[in-house]
Amino acid sequence: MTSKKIRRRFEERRQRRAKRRRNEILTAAAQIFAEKGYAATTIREIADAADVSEGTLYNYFKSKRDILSAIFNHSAQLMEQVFLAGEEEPADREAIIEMFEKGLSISETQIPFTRTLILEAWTNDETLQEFVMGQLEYIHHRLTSYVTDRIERGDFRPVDPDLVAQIALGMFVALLLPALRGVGTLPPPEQRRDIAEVVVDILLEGIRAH
Amino acid sequence: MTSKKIRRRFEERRQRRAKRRRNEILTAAAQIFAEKGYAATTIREIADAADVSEGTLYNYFKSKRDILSAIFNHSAQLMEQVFLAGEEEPADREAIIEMFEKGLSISETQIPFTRTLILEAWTNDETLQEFVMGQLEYIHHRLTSYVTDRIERGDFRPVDPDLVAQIALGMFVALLLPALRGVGTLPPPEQRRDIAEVVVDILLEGIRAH
Amino acid sequence: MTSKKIRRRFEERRQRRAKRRRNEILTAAAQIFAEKGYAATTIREIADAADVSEGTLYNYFKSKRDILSAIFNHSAQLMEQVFLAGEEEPADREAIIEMFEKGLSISETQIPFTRTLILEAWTNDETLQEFVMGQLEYIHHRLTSYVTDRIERGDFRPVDPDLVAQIALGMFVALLLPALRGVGTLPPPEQRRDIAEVVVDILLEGIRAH
Amino acid sequence: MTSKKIRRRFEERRQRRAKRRRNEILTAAAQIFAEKGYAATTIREIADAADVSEGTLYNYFKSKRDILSAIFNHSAQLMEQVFLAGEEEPADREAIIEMFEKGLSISETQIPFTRTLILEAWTNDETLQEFVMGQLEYIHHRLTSYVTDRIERGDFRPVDPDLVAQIALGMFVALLLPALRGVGTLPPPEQRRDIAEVVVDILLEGIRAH
DNA sequence: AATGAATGAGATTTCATTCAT
DNA sequence: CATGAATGAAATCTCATTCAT
Repeated sequence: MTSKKIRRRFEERRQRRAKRRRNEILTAAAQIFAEKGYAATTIREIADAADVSEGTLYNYFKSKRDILSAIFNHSAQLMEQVFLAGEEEPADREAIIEMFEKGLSISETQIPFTRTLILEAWTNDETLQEFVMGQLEYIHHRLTSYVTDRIERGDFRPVDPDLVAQIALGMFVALLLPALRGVGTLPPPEQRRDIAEVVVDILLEGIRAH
Repeated sequence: MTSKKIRRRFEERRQRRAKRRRNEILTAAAQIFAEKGYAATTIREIADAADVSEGTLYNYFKSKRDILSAIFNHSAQLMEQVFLAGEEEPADREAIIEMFEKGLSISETQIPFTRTLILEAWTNDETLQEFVMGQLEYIHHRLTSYVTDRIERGDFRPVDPDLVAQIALGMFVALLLPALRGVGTLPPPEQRRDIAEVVVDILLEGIRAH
Repeated sequence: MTSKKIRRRFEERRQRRAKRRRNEILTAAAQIFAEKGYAATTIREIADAADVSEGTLYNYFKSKRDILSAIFNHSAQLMEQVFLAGEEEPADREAIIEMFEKGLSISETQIPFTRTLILEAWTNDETLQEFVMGQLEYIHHRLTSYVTDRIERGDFRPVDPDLVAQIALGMFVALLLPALRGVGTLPPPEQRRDIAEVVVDILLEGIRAH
Repeated sequence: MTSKKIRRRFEERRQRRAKRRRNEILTAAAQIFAEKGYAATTIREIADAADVSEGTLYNYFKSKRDILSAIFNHSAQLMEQVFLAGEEEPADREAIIEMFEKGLSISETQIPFTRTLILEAWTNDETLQEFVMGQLEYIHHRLTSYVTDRIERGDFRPVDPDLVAQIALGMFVALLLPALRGVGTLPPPEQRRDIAEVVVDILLEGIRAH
C-alpha cells in the first residue's frame, strides 16, 4: 500500500526533526552552561536560546539535570573516539605528537561541551569520576608505560614516570585552556602539527639521557 | 580619664572579635563555595557552617556576592605577596625553581580560596580579569623575558617564548590541580624542592641548545 | 442508488465505531478517576489507558471536565433505571428487600463510575446536587412515606421517620462501601437476597411496635 | 542574671507564637482541602487563607504533602482519644450509646479535618490503611465481640456478627455524613443522647431474640 | 479522524534579603 | 549586635489544550 509507505516516510521525517530539535537544545544549553555554569543557568534561558518554549524542552529532556547529563555523554563519546583511534599505534614520538594534535582538534567544535564538563566536574565528584577520571587515567597510563619503557632501555633519564605523565598532560591542557575558557582561540589547524612537535620535543629532549 | 581608656580597650576588643568573626565566615564560605560552587551554595549553609544566624551574616557582608568578593581579595592579596617576593631576584634556574616551590607552598593553606577563585573565574569574565589574568600575565611576562634573553645568548634553541611560557605554566598547574580539585594532596614539603628541580630541569633541558 | 446505500452503511459503521471509541475512553477514564481522583488524573493517563492519542481524545470530548460530566450522566442514567423500575410496586417488606438487592446489583458493573461520582460529589456542590441529591431524596421520600404510613397503622413504634430513612440508607451504603472503595467485594449474587432479608428484617423488627 | 531570664521568656513567647501560627495554617488548610480536595488546592490559597506568604508556609511545613500529613495525624489523634476513653467500660447498651454519642461530638470541631481525611483515604490506599482502617477495625472488633457474646447467651438471634457490625457502623456514619459533607449540621448537643438511644435501640431490638 | 509535538499558564518550591524583637 | 521568621521574586516542572501534519 502506498499509504503505508507514506506513513513510514512521515514517521521518519518526524524522527529526523525530533533529533535535530534535540541537538539544537543541547547545543544551546552547552553554550549557556559553559558561560554561566549549570546552577546559574535557567531553563528559560536555554529555551529562549534554542528558540522553543519551556514546555517543549521537557518533551526532550525530563529535567534540567538530564540536559547536563546528555551533554556529558555527548562530550565523553567524542573524547573516547579520539583516544580509541590512537590505541593500536605504538607509543612513540610520532604517536604522541599525533594524539596531541588530535586532542587539540576535537576541541574545535566541542569547546562548549568540554567547558561545561570541566566546570561541573570541578564541583561534582560523580561527574568527575564518571566522565573525566577514566579518560585521564587511560592517557596517564599510556604515557607512564611509554616512559618506563624508554627509561629501561636507557633512552630516558631515570625520572619518575608518573610525574612526567602529569606534567605532559599539563602541557597539553595549557594549550587548550585559553580557548576552553573563552579568552583565546586554538592555534589554526595548519600550525597544530608544528606546535605539537615543538611541545613534544621539549618534553622528550627534557627527559632524554645525555 | 580612666573611663576613656576602658572605652578604648572595649572598643579594641570589639573590633578584634568582629574581625575574627568575619574571618570565620569567610573561611566557612570559601570551603562551601569550593565544594559546591557559588550559585549552588545557600546563605543558610554558610551561616550554619560559620555558626551564626543568617541575619548576623548580613552585619558583616552586605550580600552573598560580597562574601565572594572578600574571598577573592583575600586570595589575591596572598598570591601577590608570593610573587612580589620573587621580584628582585634575577630569573635564572634557581629563581624559577624557587618560584615553583613557593607557588606550591602558598596553595597549602589557600586551597579552598583558590579553588573558589578558579571556579568563579571559569565563568565570570570580570573575576577572571580582576583577580587572575593580572597575575598570570605577570608570570608569563617574566618567563618570556627570561627565555628570550637566553635564546639571544644562544643558550636555548630558538623556540617561541610565549609557547614555552604557556607550557611552563601548564606544568606547574598540573602539579597543583589534584589538590585543588580535592582528589589528591600536594607533595609533602620535603619533596617539593626535588620535584621543582626535576620539573624545571626537564623544561630547561628540553629547550636547551644542543 | 447503490452508492448511496454504500455511503449509508459506511456512515453507520463510522458512527458505531465512534460510539465504541467514546465508551472505551469513558470506561478508561472512570477507572482512573476512581483510583486517583479527577484533579490528580492527567489527560495523558486517560489517553494511554484508552489506547488513543491525546489529540483523538479531544475529538470525542471537548475538555477534561467534559469527560467527567459524561461519566456522571452515564452513571445517573443507570441509577434512574433501577429506581424507576421499583416505582410501581407498593412499598412493603418485599419491595424494600428487592430495592435493596437491586441496589446492590447495579453496583457490580458501575463501581468505577459510582466511585468517581461519590469522590467528585464529596467536594463539588453542583455535582452533588445534580447527580446525587435527587436520587437520595427520592429514596428517602419513599422510605419516610412507608414508615409514616405504618406508624399510623400502629405497626411501627412512633419513631422519627426521617431518622429511620437516614439510618436505613446508612445500612445500605455500609454494605456497598468496601467494594466502592476497592478494599472488598460485594457479596456474591446468590447471597444477596439473604443478606438483604437479614438487614431489612433487623430494621423492620427494630422499629416494630411490641 | 536577669538577661538570661529575659532571653528565656522571649524564647517561650516565640515558641508559643510559632505553635499558634502552625495551627492557623493547619486549620486553614484543612478547611480548603475539605472543600476542594488536596490536589485541587493550591499553596497560594492556603497561604492566603492563613494570611501568610507562601514562603512562610514552608517554614512550618516542608511540602504541601506534609501539611496533609499533619492534618491526618491531628485527626487520628483525636479519634484515638475518643475510642480509648470507652475502652474500659463493658460493651453493653449504655456503653454503645455513649460511644455513639461521643462519636457524634468529636466531629463538631473536627469536621474539616475528618472530611479531608475521608476524601484522601477515598483514593489513597496508604492513607486509608494508616489513618482509617485501624480505627474502623477496632470498633468493628468491639461490636462483633459484643454481638457474638449475646448471641451465645441467647439474647440475640443468630445473625452474622460481622454483618451486624457493618450495618451498625453504617447507621452511625449516616448521621454524620450530611455534616461532614457540608450539606447539613449535626443534631444539637441536647438531642444527641436521644438520637443515640433511638438508633441503638432500633438495632438492638432488630436483632433481639423473640 | 488520528496523531503527538508544541505551547504557556500556573503549580510547587527555594532562597537572598529584611526587620521586629 | 544577634537572631530567625517572614517575605516574595524567581526557579523548576506539569499538563490541559491546540494545531500542523
